[in-house]
Amino acid sequence: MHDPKLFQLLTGPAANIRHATQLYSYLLRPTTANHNFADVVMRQFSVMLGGGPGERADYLQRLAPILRQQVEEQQLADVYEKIDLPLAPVLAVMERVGVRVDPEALDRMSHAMEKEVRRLEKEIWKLAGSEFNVNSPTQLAEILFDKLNLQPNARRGKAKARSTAADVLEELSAQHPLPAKIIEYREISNALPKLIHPETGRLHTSFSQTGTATGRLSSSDPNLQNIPIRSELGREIRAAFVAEEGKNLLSADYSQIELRVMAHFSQDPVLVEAFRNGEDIHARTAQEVFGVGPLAQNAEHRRAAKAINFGIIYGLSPFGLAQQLGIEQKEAAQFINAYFTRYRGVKDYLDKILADTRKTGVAKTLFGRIRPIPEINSPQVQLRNFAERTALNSPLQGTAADLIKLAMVNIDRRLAEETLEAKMILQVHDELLFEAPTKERAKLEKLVKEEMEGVHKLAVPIVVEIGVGPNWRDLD
DNA sequence: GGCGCGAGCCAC
DNA sequence: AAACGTGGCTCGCGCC
Ligand SMILES: Nc1nc2c(ncn2[C@H]2C[C@H](O)[C@@H](COP(=O)(O)OP(=O)(O)OP(=O)(O)O)O2)c(=O)[nH]1
Ligand SMILES: [Mn+2]
Ligand SMILES: [Mn+2]
Repeated sequence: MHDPKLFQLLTGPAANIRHATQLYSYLLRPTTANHNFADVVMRQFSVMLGGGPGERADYLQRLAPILRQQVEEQQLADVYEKIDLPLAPVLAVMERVGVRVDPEALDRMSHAMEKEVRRLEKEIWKLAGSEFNVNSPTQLAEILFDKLNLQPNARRGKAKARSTAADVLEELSAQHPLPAKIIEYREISNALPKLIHPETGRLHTSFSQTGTATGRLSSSDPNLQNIPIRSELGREIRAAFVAEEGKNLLSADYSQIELRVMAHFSQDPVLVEAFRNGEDIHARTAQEVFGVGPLAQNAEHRRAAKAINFGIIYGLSPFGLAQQLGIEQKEAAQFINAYFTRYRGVKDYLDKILADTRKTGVAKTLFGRIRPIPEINSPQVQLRNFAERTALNSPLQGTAADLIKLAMVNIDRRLAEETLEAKMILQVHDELLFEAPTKERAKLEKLVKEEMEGVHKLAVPIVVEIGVGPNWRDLD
């Protein structure tokens, strides 16, 4: 067959699948956008598929052994057999089960927020001195930079000279009250729930298993991997994702996952020791950058520190860090220096990754998943720089993806074996969301923690944080 | 009505 | 000169 998830959705469980050519194709070329049967056939045989079922079957017969051999040659058979293929039916079931939403709550919010957006729009028009489409960056730029003659900081590149992005508006708000209103307008209009709720009261996403270059999943129609969590307003939307009566939502999220993978790969003694001692690197960075101790830190501090930690290990420049923190480039450069002085092994590892990837042209995860990065040897500076940062990120992001996929397969099996009613309903890159009868809480918590933390032994402990509650916002 | 693109912004 | 990575969605805009 070609697409095992689709097969499961249409036909139900199938035992003994050998060839899933869609997954073969993806494992061989994860950076290719399309893995439709017709596209794969086109790439392999340079023919347009006519559409007849006989022709399809015929090409499938020819295609499968060819791709299979390539998969074996590239040592991808293990990832295929142990991770991606068994995951497909698990994803199909998750899609079919869906997640319950509270339609009234969403409607209430929609109405209230639309009203507020209308009010802000009028205010904005008044401050601007004319009516215009606030949603149009082009029109907004004319108002800000031509009509009101506001001056953006000169240090921006010329390509984005007339950007109206939030951080620019923030700077401009010193000169005029309008930019702040725009920010507020966008905050609300962005949070406006656009989720359509069906009669069943459950929302069904579609997980793509072949949609990312690193091995992560993606979610669409609707995307349930980017439900707001940062702003108070956005969190209202998250609260509309609820458990059925008599049930709980249980969320299990890996702690500092890619940093732990980094510790494993790099063997950096400071990082390894930190994790063995149960330390929180995100909190530590928050402490250093914002000068707030762990107890005084809020979610925003830690979130910002997260972006700094991952930014630095994935090639963030002094320019970028200065931008993120609103500090001088010199100070940012010193911070990055100090960072790699402390985690010297991380720096060495990153250098080695670059050298390796230049040699092989391929990034590889712990489990052998590959991502070709030929641009790393490009003579074009910009292309090469991008490729280098990609090479730094892919093995870590990809390994984290492999770990949770494997855990999902194992959890799915155990839920069946131990006949729990609990259902796995969402995956958000390093988080799994379950819906389960309140009675199953303790059992499920133990099972999930065991399987996620024990999925594979690393040089540092893998830790999972679990939250349980009536909706996706209020968990403890 | 739909496609493709860039800007902007949500999440991990 | 460029200047963390991985995604998807909405919108405006130009176009067919
Ligand atoms: N490059 C990059 N990767 C990120 C960023 N945010 C999240 N990630 C990746 C790395 C994280 O380990 C992984 C999971 O995200 P989480 O929000 O769960 O953060 P993390 O697990 O590191 O910390 P946690 O202990 O769960 O709060 O996704 C980012 O801003 N840049
Ligand atoms: Mn996490
Ligand atoms: Mn997470």
